[in-house]
Amino acid sequence: MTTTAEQSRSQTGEAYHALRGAIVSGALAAGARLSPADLSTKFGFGPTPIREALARLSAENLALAIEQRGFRVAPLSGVELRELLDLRLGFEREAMFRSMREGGDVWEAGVVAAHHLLMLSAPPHPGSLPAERELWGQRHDAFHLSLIAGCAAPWLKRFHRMTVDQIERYRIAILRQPDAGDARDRLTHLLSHAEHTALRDAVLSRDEARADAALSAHIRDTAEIFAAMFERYAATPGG
Amino acid sequence: MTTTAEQSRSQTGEAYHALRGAIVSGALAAGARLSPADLSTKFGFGPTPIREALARLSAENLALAIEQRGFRVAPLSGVELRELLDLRLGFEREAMFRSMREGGDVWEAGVVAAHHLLMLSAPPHPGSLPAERELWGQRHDAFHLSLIAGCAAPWLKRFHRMTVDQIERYRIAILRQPDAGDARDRLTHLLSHAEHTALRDAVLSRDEARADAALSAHIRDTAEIFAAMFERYAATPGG
DNA sequence: ATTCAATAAAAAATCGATTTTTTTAACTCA
DNA sequence: TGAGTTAAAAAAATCGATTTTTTATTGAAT
Repeated sequence: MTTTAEQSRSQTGEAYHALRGAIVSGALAAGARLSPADLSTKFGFGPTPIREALARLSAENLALAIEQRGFRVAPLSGVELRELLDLRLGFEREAMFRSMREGGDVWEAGVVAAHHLLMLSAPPHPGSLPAERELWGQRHDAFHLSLIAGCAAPWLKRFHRMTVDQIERYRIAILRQPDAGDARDRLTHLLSHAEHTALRDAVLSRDEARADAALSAHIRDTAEIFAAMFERYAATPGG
Repeated sequence: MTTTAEQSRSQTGEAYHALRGAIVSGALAAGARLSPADLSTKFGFGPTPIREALARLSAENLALAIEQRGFRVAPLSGVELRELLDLRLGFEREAMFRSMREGGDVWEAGVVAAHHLLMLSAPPHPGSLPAERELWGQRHDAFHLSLIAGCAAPWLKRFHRMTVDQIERYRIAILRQPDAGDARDRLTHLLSHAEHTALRDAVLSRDEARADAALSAHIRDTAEIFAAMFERYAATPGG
């Protein structure tokens, strides 16, 4: 009845989500050509819905439209990653502050719930299964979203989401590297239970300074490792 | 050879620019239906390019796409305007600071040139002609753009441009009001030569505190009047 | 051997018709 | 009278073919 799959029944909507997923997940590699004819046969949509989906994706800068020369997957670059990480931190800080000021009971409950779920999920470690990593990742994202869910600022949230989605592309591309294992674990080790609990407590007690410190450190540390890992990624031939 | 008109030869590109202009200028009013068939005959493009243009516009939130129910011009709202003005100031401050740090000779020359052109154009006053207002408006926008042109931050600039474009819709809608005259002149009076010159000098001398004060006051004053004018606009029946 | 032009192939963009979905209107039955 | 149902009209979405533009190839001339 209220399945998510049913929300977008149109071919265009389906094509959009399929292509978006393929780009973010790296199934369609950065810089790859996006020929409507090819994608049409590959994904099983007509050329028209594909084209319309590509138009939307290029407006979000996930694809690149060159007039009379078709579409390509937007390329990845180290300087862009730096900027995106910076902007993301800025948006998330701002939205978190506003949530701390405007958010009510329901928002607080959402934060507590998201935190609880995150705690119940084992953080990734060298031997953890993909499904476990996946679940933890989802809950981690959900926790961060819960922190900023308390404020009504549609544009701020839109911009935040745009940076998050772009960064996700980089994350997946980087972690695909064969030797990414140790760096990945170094990364997720930073995102420890303690840090998240500190963040939750600071936010709920409306302690802006403490929340700011916690979030900034949290994101800046990961940003540092991220950017460094991308440099290595970009240096490899297959990258 | 290098005309701007020739850069987008495709029907889709033309349709996109035409529709975008019509929405921003208010020729297509907020909330109005955007039926591909109607627009097709009205603007002289096929339904396919129109549809693709609408897809792009809805990704930028100038249009609204509702699955199986077509497109509409995005509505205007007072709270949204407030948020957009806030974000715009934030982006412009940040980009200005970065330009002051990263910008070189060429950037400085651009600022001086844009300022000079603005000074040579008469600021709008009760009796000025539309063409004069238009020219001054263009030069005013160009001056502000020149202030942030010195830094390489594509995403920051993209976000800034998105807010500026959205705010432009509000500006035009508000100033269309029959009794907007006096408020408009009160508005443009704020944007005096003195303020702009102060801004230029602060920026060129790399005085961040002074530049910040000048820009913040400049934008916040206009934002205040803007928001107040929109409340009146929204209250009128025809609005 | 290299540049240029002409041609052929491929790909992108566009059109007009068809299909699907939503909206409107009329109608029946309680 | 009013709620629910069905049929007709309108509009959105999609398809497949056609047109236009770009890219690759070939051959001739310098």
